[in-house]
Amino acid sequence: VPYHHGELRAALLDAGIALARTGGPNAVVLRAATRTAGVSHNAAYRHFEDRSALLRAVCERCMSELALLIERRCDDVPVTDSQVADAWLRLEATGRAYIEFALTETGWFRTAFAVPTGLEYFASDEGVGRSGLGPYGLLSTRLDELVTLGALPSEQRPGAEYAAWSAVHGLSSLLIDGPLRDLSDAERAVAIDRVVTGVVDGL
Amino acid sequence: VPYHHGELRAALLDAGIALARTGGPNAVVLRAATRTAGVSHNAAYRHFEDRSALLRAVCERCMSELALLIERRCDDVPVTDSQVADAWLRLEATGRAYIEFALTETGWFRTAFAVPTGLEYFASDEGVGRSGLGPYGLLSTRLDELVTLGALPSEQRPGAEYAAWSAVHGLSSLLIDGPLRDLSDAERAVAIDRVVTGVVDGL
DNA sequence: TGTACATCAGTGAACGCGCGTTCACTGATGTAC
DNA sequence: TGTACATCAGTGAACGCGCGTTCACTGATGTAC
Repeated sequence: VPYHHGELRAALLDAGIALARTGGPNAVVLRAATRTAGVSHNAAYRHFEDRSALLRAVCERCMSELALLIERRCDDVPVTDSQVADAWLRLEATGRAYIEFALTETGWFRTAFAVPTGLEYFASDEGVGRSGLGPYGLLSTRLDELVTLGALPSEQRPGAEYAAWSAVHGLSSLLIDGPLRDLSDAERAVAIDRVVTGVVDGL
Repeated sequence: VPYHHGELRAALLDAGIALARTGGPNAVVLRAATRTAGVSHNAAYRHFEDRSALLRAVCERCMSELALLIERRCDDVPVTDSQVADAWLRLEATGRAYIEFALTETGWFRTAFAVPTGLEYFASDEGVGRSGLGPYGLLSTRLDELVTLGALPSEQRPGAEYAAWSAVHGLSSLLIDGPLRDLSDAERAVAIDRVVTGVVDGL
């Protein structure tokens, strides 16, 4: 065991991400991260100013994971000869991926939204996926695409992100933390379908 | 100062509600509640089994406050000779009241959703307003109304609560805790309009 | 090639926080006879 | 009308928790000469 760890910052970050995955933002505990890194607890202060600095870094990675899943699910949408239909399907896939992430990576989802940050942060974070876009940027891309194809009237475009984002984010919250947490699988599927189609019909 | 307080349970509840109003669920601290009630800290255990029991009671009241605001805003919608138009306006008022509550009574809003409870709880809680319905019950009432009037096709009815509720809940979350917290007043108004009209168009 | 020294990255002990909760207790109240 | 006693509602001291953070420190590394 060498005295100098060498990759301690990365190790602490990974530990923090693992903690967040299981227990959400509150589980990102400085001392726990140093424990799993096999290092004394205040060695962390060489690499992060604060516990909150560690949490912020973890939060960024959680947001990146969300963006990655969205990208992957959009890529899975098969390309047909109808560009318009494809664009709608990609929008739908974006929303479904968002909800899927909340349901399957609940800890990460909660952590991603635990840190006070403005909108610019969600629009893009460098190095995420191929596009370098965050979840918000990916959604905007989908909507722009629809406008470009003439599928979405441009007077409908302003604020369209708000409507789409609110719907999937709200459903996610209600399903994981809120009053809808006890829904059966079937009921949950109905709810998801209803919300996603509601978004599309609302545009 | 009498030895027996007499109304201690009510006093602790009121104190808890005041704490929640300012600081959300985490601010509902047993010792703080007893302090403002002017009583030793463990006197609370005569009236609540736990801190969580107190929090649960506070949560119920927060939910009632939300229901009350919704009812009030619906009552404010003027009655015209078009029953259908009125019903749509009441639905819209319901959604706007929900968001208004989140923005103006943020602490209460957060507290209302802080305690794990199932759906049945939101549907009705006895003694709230005239109708005795919770927020979810009020929303259902509005949607049933539209179906009865023939304004909403009954095949659209199942799961319609999910779509409407998710949208306003999601926007509320994003505005108070999330990435939309820094929106200007004008942008916020646009977002609210867009979400509310999106819900209506989606039905 | 050596040596002196600044610098960086880790260690270990300690503090304070504020709370929730428990224990053994005392003061007030109501009721049976 | 008094008295004995159960019961209820409060008190006060104490514990443990686990953490974030700070302090003074030591071991390793790199660089100037």
